[in-house]
Amino acid sequence: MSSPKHQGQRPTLEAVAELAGVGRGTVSRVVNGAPGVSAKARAAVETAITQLNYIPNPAARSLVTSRTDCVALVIPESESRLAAEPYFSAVIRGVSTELADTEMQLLLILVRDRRELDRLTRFAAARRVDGVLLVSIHDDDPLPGLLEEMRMPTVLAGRRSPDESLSHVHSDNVGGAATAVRHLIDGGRTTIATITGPLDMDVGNSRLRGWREALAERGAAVDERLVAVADFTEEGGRTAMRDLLDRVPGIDAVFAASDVMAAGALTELRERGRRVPDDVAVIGFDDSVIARHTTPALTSVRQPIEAIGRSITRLLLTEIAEPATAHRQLVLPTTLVVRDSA
Amino acid sequence: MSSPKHQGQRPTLEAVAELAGVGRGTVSRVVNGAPGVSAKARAAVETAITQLNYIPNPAARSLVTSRTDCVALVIPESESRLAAEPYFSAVIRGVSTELADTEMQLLLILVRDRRELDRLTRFAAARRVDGVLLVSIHDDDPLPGLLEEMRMPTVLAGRRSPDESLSHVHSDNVGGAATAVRHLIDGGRTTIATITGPLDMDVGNSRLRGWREALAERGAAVDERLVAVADFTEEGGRTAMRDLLDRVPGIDAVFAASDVMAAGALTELRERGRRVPDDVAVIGFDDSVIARHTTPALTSVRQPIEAIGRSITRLLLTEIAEPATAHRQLVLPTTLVVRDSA
DNA sequence: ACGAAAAGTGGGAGCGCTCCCAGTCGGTTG
DNA sequence: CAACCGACTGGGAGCGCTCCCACTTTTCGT
Repeated sequence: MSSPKHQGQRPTLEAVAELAGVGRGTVSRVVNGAPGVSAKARAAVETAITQLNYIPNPAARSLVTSRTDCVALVIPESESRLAAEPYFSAVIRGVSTELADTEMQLLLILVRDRRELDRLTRFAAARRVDGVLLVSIHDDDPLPGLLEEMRMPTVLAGRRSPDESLSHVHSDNVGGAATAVRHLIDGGRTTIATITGPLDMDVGNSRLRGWREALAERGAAVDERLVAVADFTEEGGRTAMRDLLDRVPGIDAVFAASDVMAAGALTELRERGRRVPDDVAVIGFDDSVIARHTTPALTSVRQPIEAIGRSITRLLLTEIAEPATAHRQLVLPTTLVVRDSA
Repeated sequence: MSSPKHQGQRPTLEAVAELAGVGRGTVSRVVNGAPGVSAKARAAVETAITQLNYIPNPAARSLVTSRTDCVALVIPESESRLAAEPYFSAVIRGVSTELADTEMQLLLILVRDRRELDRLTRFAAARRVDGVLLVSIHDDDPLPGLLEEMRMPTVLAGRRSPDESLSHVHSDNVGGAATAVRHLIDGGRTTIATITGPLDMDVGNSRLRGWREALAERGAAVDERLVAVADFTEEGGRTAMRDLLDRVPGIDAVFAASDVMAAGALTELRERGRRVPDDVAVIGFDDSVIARHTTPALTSVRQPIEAIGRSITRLLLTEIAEPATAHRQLVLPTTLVVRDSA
C-alpha cells in the first residue's frame, strides 16, 4: 500500500554482501577503505552499496571498535558570560571548521552547575566521546584533572597555570597586554590603571602580568592601587572603574582585560563626565563585536579566537590518533586594533 | 606494576550480575528502572554497581534499542551571521537547559556550505541522533523536507511558511513589528520606513507584515518606497538606510527587522548628520547585546530566544517519545524595550 | 489447604559490525 | 611438475546490551 522506499529496516552489511555476491569481510574492507580487495570485488560491493543506499550502523561499529567518532566541546561558564561573549561562537566555528573534513561529530556540553558537572563526568566515564575540548579554564577546575585521570584525550583552550601538563593552546596574553600598555605609554599617558579578569584564571593573571611588564620596562614604578580585579562582566568592569577612580582620581588610561569590561568602564567614565580618549584612554581585549559599537569605538587587543578553535581541534585529533605522544602547547599571536578610545 | 584502578576493561552488565549473584536480566532491569525487581535483588545490584563503578556501554545499548540519546541542533548559516548574532548562543543555552535533566546529549552541527549539508544528510540517514532541531529557516531550505522524508523527528525554530507542516516554535514577529511601528506612530512619526530581513525567510516576511498591518490599522497609505530589503547584516542595514534616505529624504522613523541592521542604519544616519531620535527614530528587533551599546541605545523588540530554545527542545522530546502525534506549533510573545533611539 | 494468578528471575537470541584466521586460487620457482 | 607463495576471500567469534520467554517462587482467594 505505502511506498516501501523509506520504510522497513535499513540494509545491513550482510545484505550488501549478499547482493554483491561476496562475504561480509569483503564488504567491511571496502567500506573502511582497507587494502586487499580485488578491483572486481570492490566494484561489485560499491554497486551494491549505492543500490541499497547502505549506510553503516555507527552503534554497531562503535561497539566493537570502541571509538565513537565524537568529540565534546565543554563550556564551563555561568549563564551570564555565554550570553555576552561572542568568544564561544568563534571557538565553535573554529572547531566545526576543523572537524568538517573528518567524520568526527561535535558534542556541545554546557557546564553551569554542580549537576551538569556530574552529568559530564558520567558522560566522560561512559566514553561517549573520543576526546574533550576544554575552554575557559579556572585554576581550581576539577575537570582537567578528572579527564587526565581517566585517560581521556583532552586539549585546553587556555591553561590552568603556566606549567600546564595537558596539551593546550592560548593566545599571547602577556604580549598582547604589554603591547596595549606600551601603546598607552607612547600616547603620553602616565597613570595607567588595569581592570583584570578573575585571578584564578591564567588569562586574568597573564594579562595583568603584561600590564606589569610593560610598565616595568619603561621604568615606571607600579602602583598597586591601579589594579582592580573584576570578573569579565560588564557590571564588574563598571564597578572596577568606579573603585579605580575613587582610589586614584588622576588616572588617564585604563587597560581592561576584556572588551565587555572595557564597555562597563566606558559607561562609568561617561557617567563621571570623563571624556574618552581625551581625559582617559581605554583599551580592551578580545576585539569582539562590542568593541565596534561602543562610543567611542574601542581600541582592543585582538586574539585569533577562531584559530584557537581550529588549533585545539587539530591537537585533539592528533592526541586521539597517537595517545602516547607527549603533550604539546601552542601560543597564538595577538594584534592591537587601534580605534578611537586610545 | 601500575595501579589497576583506572586500567583494564570497564565492568560489564555480566560482571555486575555475577557480583550481585543475580542474572543479567535483573541487572538490566535495575539499571533501566524497570519494574518487577524485588527489593532485595535491587539492593544487591545497586551495591555491586557502586562497587564496580559500573557504567552502561551506550554503544551496546544503542545497537539494540536503536536510540542514541542524542539530538542535533543544526545551525545553517553563513560565517558572518554566527559571528555577529548572540541569537545562537541564547538558543543553545535554552536547548541545553531543557536537556540538562534528561540523558540526552546535544550535537551541534554547523551547515555553512554544500559539503557540510551532505555531511549532515549522511549523518541523519545513519540515524546518529534521535531528533533534530532546526534554526533559522529559509523557505527553500531542502533540509526540513529531507528530514521529514526520512521520518526524523524534527522541530523548527521559525518556519518555512505560515502553513508549516513540521512542528515549530517562533516568536510573534508580526505582532512585535506592529507594536514597534505603533510606538513610532504614537510618537508622532509620520514617514516610517522599514529595513526588512531576507524575504525568503518567514521572519523577514512576518516582520514586514507587522509593519504593513500597523500602518494600515492607522489608516496610513503604505508607500512601497519605504521598504528596503536587507539581509540581517550590519552592512546590509547601512546600505538599506542609504537607499531609503535617497528615495525618501523625509523619513522620520525606521523599523529595522534586527538590531544588527538597525546598528548599520544608525551609522548611516550619523554619517548623514541626522540626529537620532530627534530627526529619525529607530527601532530594532531582537534586543540583543548590541542594542545596549549603540549610541543612542536602541529601542528594540525583545523576543524570548532562550525560551524558544527551551520550547523547541521540549517539543522535540515529545515528538521523539510519541512520533504518531500530529505536529504542533507554539508562538511566543514579544515585548518592546524602549531605550533612547525611539 | 490447594490451585491459580501474580511477581520475580535467568539466560538464550540477536542487534550490525570488526577482527582475525583458516582457507582458496592463481601464478611462480627450482 | 611439484611445492610453494602471495593475494584474496568467507565466515566464526564476539563486542555489551535489551528483549522476551520459560521457569520458579510467592501470594492470594475461597
